[in-house]
Amino acid sequence: MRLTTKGRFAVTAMIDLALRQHEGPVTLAGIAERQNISLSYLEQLFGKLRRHQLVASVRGPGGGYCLAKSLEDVSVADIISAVDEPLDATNCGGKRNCHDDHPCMTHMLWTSLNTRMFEYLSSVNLAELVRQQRPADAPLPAGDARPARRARRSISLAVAA
Amino acid sequence: MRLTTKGRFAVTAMIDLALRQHEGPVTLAGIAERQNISLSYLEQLFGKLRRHQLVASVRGPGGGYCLAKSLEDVSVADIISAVDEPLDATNCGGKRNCHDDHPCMTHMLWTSLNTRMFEYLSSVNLAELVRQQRPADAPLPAGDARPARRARRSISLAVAA
DNA sequence: GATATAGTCGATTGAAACGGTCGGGTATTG
DNA sequence: CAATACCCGACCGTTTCAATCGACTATATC
Repeated sequence: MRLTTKGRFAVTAMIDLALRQHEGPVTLAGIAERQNISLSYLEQLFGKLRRHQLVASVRGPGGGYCLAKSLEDVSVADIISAVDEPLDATNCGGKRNCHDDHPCMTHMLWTSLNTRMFEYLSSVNLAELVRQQRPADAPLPAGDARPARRARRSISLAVAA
Repeated sequence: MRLTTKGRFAVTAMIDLALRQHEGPVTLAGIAERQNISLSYLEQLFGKLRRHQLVASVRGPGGGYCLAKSLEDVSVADIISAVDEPLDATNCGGKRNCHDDHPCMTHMLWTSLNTRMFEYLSSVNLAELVRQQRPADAPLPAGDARPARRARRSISLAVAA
């Protein structure tokens, strides 16, 4: 589990998405503008998020991204580990190194700490973050509402693809 | 709060130090050998740890490093934030950016998540890690015991410096 | 079908951080 | 004085970050 601004961008974008997906697919261009993140960078991030089944895409005009799961089923750990590759974490992860007589002393320790951290971040999900984000119902600060694509085939179908 | 192998090295080294400091100052050379970390890299890390008052140094032959505080008073968060510079974390940390009408939506959210993570890592201290490391009393896997420096002025004096 | 929208993919890039090395210090001990 | 061991700054190769660009595909609408 690595922790950088990259993961932060991803979490931020996912929350933006969560806040807006009720009105149909959300475009990256919109997220980019609202959250002040470069569009192309978002494309990279969402490529990974999609490959990890966290979001689903709808192509063409009126398209964009939707969450592929319910808010409760997406944890911060999911998001971060989708965009940040895993950080090997083990000095001696099966290969070499394990020193002489006292092997892995540090390895076991660190992985256990790592696990606890991961469990913690796994316990925080999007639903909670969204709730925390909009305590009362601050009415979605306007933004540029697009006409929702009508006669949508079915979001869940798009997700299945 | 950034989280990389750098912080992991530092935590590892601090535990090694904690396990051995009872026999006088611990040399970086020893830690380097036992934990398989480059000596010069350790020097950089311990420079920061010292400047953050987490360890104290004793120069000259027989010298090395001691913990500057008791095990209970050194948390993982302390160690990591001593060696990893802070990761700005705020898109709009007082400067610009805060977008139009809905400012900092993401900022507040992220910092709150960040805070929770930090609190968590703050709750894990060296004492706990050491305890967890040596469950029974696996008798300090030998290693190369050095003759402890005799007539030591006083460790606490060295710490005060 | 033309056109505009919007996701998809790959290559590239400048800057920073990571992890490590080197060389020359200074303090302390014997 | 010599040996030990911390101290410090410069440097270096690699990786990652964050961003950019260009070309492509799928879809909706007119």
